[in-house]
Amino acid sequence: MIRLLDTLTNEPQELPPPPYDVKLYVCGITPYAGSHIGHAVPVVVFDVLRRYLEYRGYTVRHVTNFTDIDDKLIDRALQQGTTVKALADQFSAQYLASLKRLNALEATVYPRATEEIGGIVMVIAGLVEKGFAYESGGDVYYRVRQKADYGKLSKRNIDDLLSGARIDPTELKDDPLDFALWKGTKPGEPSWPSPWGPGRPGWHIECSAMALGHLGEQIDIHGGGADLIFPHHENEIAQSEAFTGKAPFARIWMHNALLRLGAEKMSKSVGNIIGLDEVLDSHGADAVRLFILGSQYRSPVTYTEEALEAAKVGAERLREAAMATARGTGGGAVAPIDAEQVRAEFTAAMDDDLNTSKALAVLFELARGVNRARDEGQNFRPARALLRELGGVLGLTFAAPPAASQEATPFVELLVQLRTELRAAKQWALADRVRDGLTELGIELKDSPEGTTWRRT
RNA sequence: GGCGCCAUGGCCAAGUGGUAAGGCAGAGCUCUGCAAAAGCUCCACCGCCGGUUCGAAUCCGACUGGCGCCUCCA
Repeated sequence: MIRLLDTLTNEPQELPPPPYDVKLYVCGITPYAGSHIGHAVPVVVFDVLRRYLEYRGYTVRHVTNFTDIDDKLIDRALQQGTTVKALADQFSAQYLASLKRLNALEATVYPRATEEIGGIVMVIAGLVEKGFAYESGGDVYYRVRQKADYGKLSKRNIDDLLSGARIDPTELKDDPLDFALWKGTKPGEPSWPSPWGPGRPGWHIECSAMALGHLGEQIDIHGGGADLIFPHHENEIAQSEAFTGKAPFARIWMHNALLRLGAEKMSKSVGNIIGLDEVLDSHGADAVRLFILGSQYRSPVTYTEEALEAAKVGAERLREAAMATARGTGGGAVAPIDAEQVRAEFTAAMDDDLNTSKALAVLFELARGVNRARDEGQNFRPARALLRELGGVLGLTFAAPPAASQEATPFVELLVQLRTELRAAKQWALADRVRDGLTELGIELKDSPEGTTWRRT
């Protein structure tokens, strides 16, 4: 039984047994800038969740949104002399391309706020009608004090929030804590018609409307980064449950810890970001996944070059085993690896709130089993197949790490060929000079009965 | 100030009552013409103090150190 820790109740929750169609909503991004390595965390975590659910027999309806209209986009577009749409399209496409490189499964739907205005307006209108929201000067605000349970997700008390000095009281709001569902248009901003005049949606409402529209009034899992717990998800619960009159809005709330860089979290506002594509270029998808999955998703991971490098070497180790080929015939007895036992260990780890760290330990031990079986001339293919199967659940590609440059390839191959001939002639000293020279240039050679292979290090 | 989290070997990281998974790095050995890869072996008593218990990294309390949210943020 899969148990996932729910942020709201702070207790493990379970899903109905399969066959069951899991309704999963994962908060996406506001596409106003390029992605950094921190964005890869929820992507990988929820991709693994999805792959694991499917592995266990569930079907998953997965929705991830793009909030393609908001203050940052408007500011950035103005600043760059472009349109909000052009900017949002550019970074949305870039984000999706990065997801693909990360080997993340595509969501069932990627709704965009600007294409869901009708649904958003409908939800806002419903909230106004029920007295949970009010129009004021062309804006519409959600009345936070209307429902007593506001703050339940983030464990906040309304009056404690009030004492926080950083809340900016707006004269248009009845209460300083009320938040905007709809913002009346200002000159030069994109706007859409509404019963309250032209304007655009506020930040939180689009997710409620999209979850409602694409998944229904009550969903199974709602996920995102821990930084979204307040105010975003708190407000989403409030709106959604007020609108539908049904609770819980989500059966399970899952939040991944934020990636840190040195002492601080990695964040655009702090400015300490490392581009996602750059890391993918230099280390490859499996290394990024191993880096992220090396710790449980609720524990914060700290980005360091050393940790990424360690993950890269580890990925290479798994790849070597997953791609292992026989030495000699490899036709001996089947390796004594109990596939059911290994699967059981892997599954037990994953069932326990996605303990990917422990699941990876199972994979590494399995990799050792594959290698040992091969070294001993046993039939290691079933074990190798199992490694590929379980690695696939974690979204590993087992692909060769990226090569920095292809230009040198013909020259390297010429040298490798030359060395092969020298070795055939037992010209060891000369052969070694070639290999040592290549090693210094970052080319590692590997001799085997089938010939010499090489790779960049 | 409010809410919450964390502290395990050189680095990363599992483990929440019965005596420390795994990865990276390091040492030795095997294999290899030499290497690489791989295999084998070795490498921790769990921030500090006190308490509960037959027994604690694991429960309780205090302390120290670090972090997150409360404001846009994955």
